[in-house]
Amino acid sequence: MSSTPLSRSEAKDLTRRRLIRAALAILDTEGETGLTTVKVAKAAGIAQSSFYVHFRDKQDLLRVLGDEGGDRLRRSMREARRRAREAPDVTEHQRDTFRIPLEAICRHPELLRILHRARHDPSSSMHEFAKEASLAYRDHHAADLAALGYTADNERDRRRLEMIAEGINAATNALALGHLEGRYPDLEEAVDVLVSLSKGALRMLKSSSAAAAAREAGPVAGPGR
Amino acid sequence: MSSTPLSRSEAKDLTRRRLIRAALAILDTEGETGLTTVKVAKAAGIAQSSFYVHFRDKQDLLRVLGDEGGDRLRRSMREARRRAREAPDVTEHQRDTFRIPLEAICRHPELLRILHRARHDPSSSMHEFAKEASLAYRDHHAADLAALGYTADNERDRRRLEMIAEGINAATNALALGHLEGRYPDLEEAVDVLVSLSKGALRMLKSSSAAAAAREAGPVAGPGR
DNA sequence: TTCCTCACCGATAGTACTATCGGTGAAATT
DNA sequence: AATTTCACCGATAGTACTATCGGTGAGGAA
Repeated sequence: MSSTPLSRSEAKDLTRRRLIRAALAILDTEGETGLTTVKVAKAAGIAQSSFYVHFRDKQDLLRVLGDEGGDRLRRSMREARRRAREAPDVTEHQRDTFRIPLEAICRHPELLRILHRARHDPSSSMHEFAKEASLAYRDHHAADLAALGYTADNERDRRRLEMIAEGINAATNALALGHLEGRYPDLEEAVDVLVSLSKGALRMLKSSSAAAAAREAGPVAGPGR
Repeated sequence: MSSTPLSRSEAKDLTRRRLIRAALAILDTEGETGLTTVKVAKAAGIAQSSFYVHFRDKQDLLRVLGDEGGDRLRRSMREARRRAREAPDVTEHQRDTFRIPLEAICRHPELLRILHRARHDPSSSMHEFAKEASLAYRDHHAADLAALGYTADNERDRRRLEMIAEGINAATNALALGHLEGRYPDLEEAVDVLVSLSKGALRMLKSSSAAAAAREAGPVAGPGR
């Protein structure tokens, strides 16, 4: 039945994967407090002491988890850009800009939850990493917004664009979690809300650097869906 | 110098206060993982075993902390409503609606951080409490927004109003923390951003229940500051 | 003054977790 | 076939924390 022609290194890598997967699950359900080598090893089906074959110590595991999360995040951001570019028109492109992150969160909510917690927990081993990731994502989104036609060409507007991006990110996360908790069953409604939030904010930018924005005509002032 | 005519119960209450204050500080700087009876007692200047004179166990302390936080939150919400009502005009009223929570967060950022962490940590003793507080705050803000003239009279609009309120809350928290971390030095700019976000969102509501909104004339369509 | 109360103390039993160590057998190498 | 490598194991030393217990002395009631 089960063909098991696994080389030694393949088997080791498999166990390592199992450990990482188990760690993520425990981190999600029980938090960093509940993450112990005992539980991780047991969930991965090996002895507690064998944990140290794969990781120098617990800290090392957290570091690896952070790296993996970072990779996944970066890949997800690139993917989102790529897909949004394929949208048939500006309105749909704009909706994609918000829909894609929402869907990404819903696909792997545990990553967001873990990162989110670490972001606000100075004692977390992943605290610094989570802060950087959060900033990177803000800048990514700021670039997206800028790509929608709202270039900020002075310091003040640039900072406002960053604030808008950070605010919209926070709202995106909140709505995605609300969706997962069953409060907002329809994800498209969340997209509606995010689009409308950003429209208001970008209108402010537009009016403050009216000349530049006017040249872009009406990509945002277009009709709602 | 120091008059010390403290009755026994007064002294006990003082120690209890010191314990709670110490616990909050530790929770903020080291997270729930770092909160131990040893540290709390030491920081409050008593023996570890004396901790149990004031609290049944560690869980009990967390519960009390949650209750205190809830009280403070409710008081803060009432206070915010009261102050916002005193605003000279509609525009300033609107700005107050966003400025007051921002200032409240900046005054006691540790409370938000603690609540925020617990909100996303299922293992936290304050998880359920934090969820309820977050919902209560969303509804409070939704009521504020409704008071600005955007009554939602059908199920769909009501849900959208809730989503907007939750999104704006999230953005408010994010911007307040960004301010505290030094990224956004000017709190008024944060108010600008929040006002503009909400303007966009409420415009959506307005257009979807145009008849009701039209009656309210233009409290939101007014000029920016 | 006498007696009681109780907030606080030090010591400690019990528990949970981390990390190390020597041993084992199967895979890989020779 | 002989030898080496190494992923995994059980046992355990060491550490940190929780919660209990009996004792003590100053506040407060009689």
